[in-house]
Amino acid sequence: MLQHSILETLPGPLRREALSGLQPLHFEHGKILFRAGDPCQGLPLVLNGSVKVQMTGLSGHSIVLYRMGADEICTLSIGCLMTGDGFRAEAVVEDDAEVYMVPRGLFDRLMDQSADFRLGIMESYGRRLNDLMLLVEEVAFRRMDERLFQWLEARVGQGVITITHQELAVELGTAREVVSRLLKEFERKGLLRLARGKIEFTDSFPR
Amino acid sequence: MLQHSILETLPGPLRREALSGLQPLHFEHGKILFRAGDPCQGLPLVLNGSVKVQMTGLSGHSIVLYRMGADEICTLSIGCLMTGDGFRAEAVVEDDAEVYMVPRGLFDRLMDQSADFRLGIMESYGRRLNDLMLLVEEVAFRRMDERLFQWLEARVGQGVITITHQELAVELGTAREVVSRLLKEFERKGLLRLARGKIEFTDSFPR
DNA sequence: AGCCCTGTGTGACTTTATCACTGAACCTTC
DNA sequence: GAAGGTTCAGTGATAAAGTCACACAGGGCT
Repeated sequence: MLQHSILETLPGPLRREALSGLQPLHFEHGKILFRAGDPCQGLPLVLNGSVKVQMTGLSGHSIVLYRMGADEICTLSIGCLMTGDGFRAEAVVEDDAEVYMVPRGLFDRLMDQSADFRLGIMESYGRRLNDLMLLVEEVAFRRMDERLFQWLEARVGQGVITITHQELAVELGTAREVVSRLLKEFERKGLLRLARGKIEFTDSFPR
Repeated sequence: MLQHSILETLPGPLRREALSGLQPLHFEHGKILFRAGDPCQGLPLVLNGSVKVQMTGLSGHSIVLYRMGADEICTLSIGCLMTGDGFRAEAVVEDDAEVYMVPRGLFDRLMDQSADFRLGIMESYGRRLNDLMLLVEEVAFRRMDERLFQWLEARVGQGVITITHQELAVELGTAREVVSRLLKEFERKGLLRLARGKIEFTDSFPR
């Protein structure tokens, strides 16, 4: 059954009320949950799949800020929900996802009625803030070759990755050419094999 | 009288209860409110003055993440307060500040009892998240000379700024040498005059 | 004066970003 | 399956930013 742990903690009657007002929305790969400037429809609770949140700067460059997986909350939406301001970022579905959209009224009621719900929201906020702080540090001070290597390392289990250099540049917040050159370097060292839109790890890639 | 707008919204009895449990703490310039790794004592409500929050990366470099002024809330503390994890960042007082420290119990009670308090907390969280998102964009994509120029521009009213190049480098998340060279460049263009620990704007600095 | 500490200036070099362009891989459409 | 268009990838040249190493200046102290 579709569930989200922040709803599990609700006392029976409140949970029934919440669930009766929610139906899971299905989003396919590539679908945009929201764009920069969009007003906020409600608080998304991600049930499964994967959604990445990225923003585009004045310069026209984009960078991935963080991703949300199963059982996570799109905390970024709360601010917009409260103030009515539009989003600064956009959310793109990576792996097909199912999402509950908690409307403002229900959100307020849950915040009012359940200490556990509040705790869940606060924890989620804390994690997000932490993610962003670490990202700032990484972008400001870490070398690009290390960051790219780590990104690859985290996905070495998949054997072959399907991604373009441009998309990878957005992941890291750099330019496509930089990614191309670094990947070529890794290929020369025998760590991976490159093909159009694909990266294949060799056996000599450390794991 | 010392006050913070998030407490103003509380209904009379709750406000009296809150204020009776709080006394303003005075922090002087240079005092550290908390360090990386410290456990969280409570939620700081900044009544006046100015506090900067900065973090130090693995590389040993530091960067200022954001600042808090009068009537702001150190939202970063909430995550630590909830999870019991230590801070990732440190908070340094710039202008002498007075601060209420809201302990965990009182915070929980206010969250439980007041929708306005919750709203204030959520808005503060939203602002912080926005600040950090903009910072990521800035660090990732903006040129250092522009960023330094903007930083100076925001302080042109002061006439003379007392700051070392090293401190300015931490503001922008770059290296001291980069700041030195860029400032020298500005000086050559006649925008400012440099002295040990000081930057003086000339009349040709645009304002 | 002599010494020390902190802050600044700068050359040499590496890494990253930007610009401009080439060619390869894939997708249509006929 | 050849022709033409589109998306991806590779690469040289150059500029910006970060790193390393070191010289020297300003100001405080003995």
